[in-house]
Amino acid sequence: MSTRDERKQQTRRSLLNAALELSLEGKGFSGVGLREVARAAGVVPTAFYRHFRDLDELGLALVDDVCFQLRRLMREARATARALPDVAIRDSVRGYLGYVRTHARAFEFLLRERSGGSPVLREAIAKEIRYFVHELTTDLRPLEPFAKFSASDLEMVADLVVTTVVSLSLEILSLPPGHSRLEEDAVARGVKQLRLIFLGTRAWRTD
Amino acid sequence: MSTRDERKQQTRRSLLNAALELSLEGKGFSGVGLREVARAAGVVPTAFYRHFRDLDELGLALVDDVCFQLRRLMREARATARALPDVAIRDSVRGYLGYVRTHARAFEFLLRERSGGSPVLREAIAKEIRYFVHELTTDLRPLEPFAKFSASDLEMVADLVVTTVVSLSLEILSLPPGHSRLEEDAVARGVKQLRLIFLGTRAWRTD
DNA sequence: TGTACATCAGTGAACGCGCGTTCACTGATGTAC
DNA sequence: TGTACATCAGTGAACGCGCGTTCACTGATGTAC
Repeated sequence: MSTRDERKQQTRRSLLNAALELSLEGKGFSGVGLREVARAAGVVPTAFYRHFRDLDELGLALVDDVCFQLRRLMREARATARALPDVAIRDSVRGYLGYVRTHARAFEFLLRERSGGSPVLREAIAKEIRYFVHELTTDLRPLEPFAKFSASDLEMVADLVVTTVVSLSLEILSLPPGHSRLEEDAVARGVKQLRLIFLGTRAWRTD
Repeated sequence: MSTRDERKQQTRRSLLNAALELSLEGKGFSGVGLREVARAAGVVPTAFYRHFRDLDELGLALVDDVCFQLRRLMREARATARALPDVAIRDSVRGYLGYVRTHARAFEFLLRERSGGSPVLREAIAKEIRYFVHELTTDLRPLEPFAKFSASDLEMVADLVVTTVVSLSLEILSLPPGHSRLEEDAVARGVKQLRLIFLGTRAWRTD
């Protein structure tokens, strides 16, 4: 790649980062302005148009970026799960939440914009979550109690698990960092909830 | 109440309704402007200040209003539940969702602003949800499998139930009205999820 | 390798617009006598 | 009951500000010969 292209990509990244940062510290993504983003990226407002048609286009790029990272995490997590199939729920949850903490800004963005102001972003994020539910479906299928589950019952379980994990993630991210006691409590509760769900699946009679 | 006071209350209501409407059709509550609200309420911008110091104060009043209605629903629901303790999960969920549909705008507002732009509203709504979880705790306590539950395990269950119901409500509200097939599917899934949870509680061994 | 021209990321001035807030006001309603 | 004054919800003009977008531009990098 030529020098000029490299620099262009750097500016693009600055714009994306600035928009992410501003949408988290302020009123959400729909509250950030084009001039504001350009200013934070160290560039004149009109330079914005060399990269994105408007803020919605930048927002979609941001969702793509963040979800791309997230999908990679999921793939890795599944690989280790295949290698060590007996990892307990608690360890999986802790591993996942570690990732959430180290990519806190990305997750916070996704979870807040999920029901945020821009319908375009909302739909894009809803689609990603549906994708994760589907992935989880194929992960759960080979496990013990799910062989006898109908497809829709399996999806019902996957949806419940994702909802529970999303809710836990939101709570973890809303806690001020350093309050490890509160965080421990929330994690313990989430782990219990997942255990309860799996207890339920063992007693489930699919119709 | 005097004529003047009555008229003032009418204008106040117009401002609240206008803000609710605009925040739903646009970019969320933090995307609505003072002039916009005044215009939609049929009043000059400066008249706004006769009722609220700023938009945050109006937002809090809106949350209070909506939650007040919601609490009344809960109280009624509990009364009928005490009268007919054997109402099945399916009927409870249908009853609840009927209420959600008839108060769609209020619920949509609460659920969207729950992770919306204004930290003040977010905190107020989080507090309300915590209150509902607590109420549910005392409702569940006398039921069969929960006598042996520790306080924290019971709260864990109540939290899971509320999370599941909130998630179902969000999905129902995001469906275009009239798509009763999609809605039936979502309701059926939610009912199954709650059944699964209660199956889990019967197998639960509290520590 | 050196030169002449093309590309194009980023610049800076300018525009019209809606915003939140201030201020002095109006005139219907309320109150005291 | 009638009059004189007080209250105060809503008015309308004015302000300074940051916004998104347009336009012609600059000058470093890329390309063709």
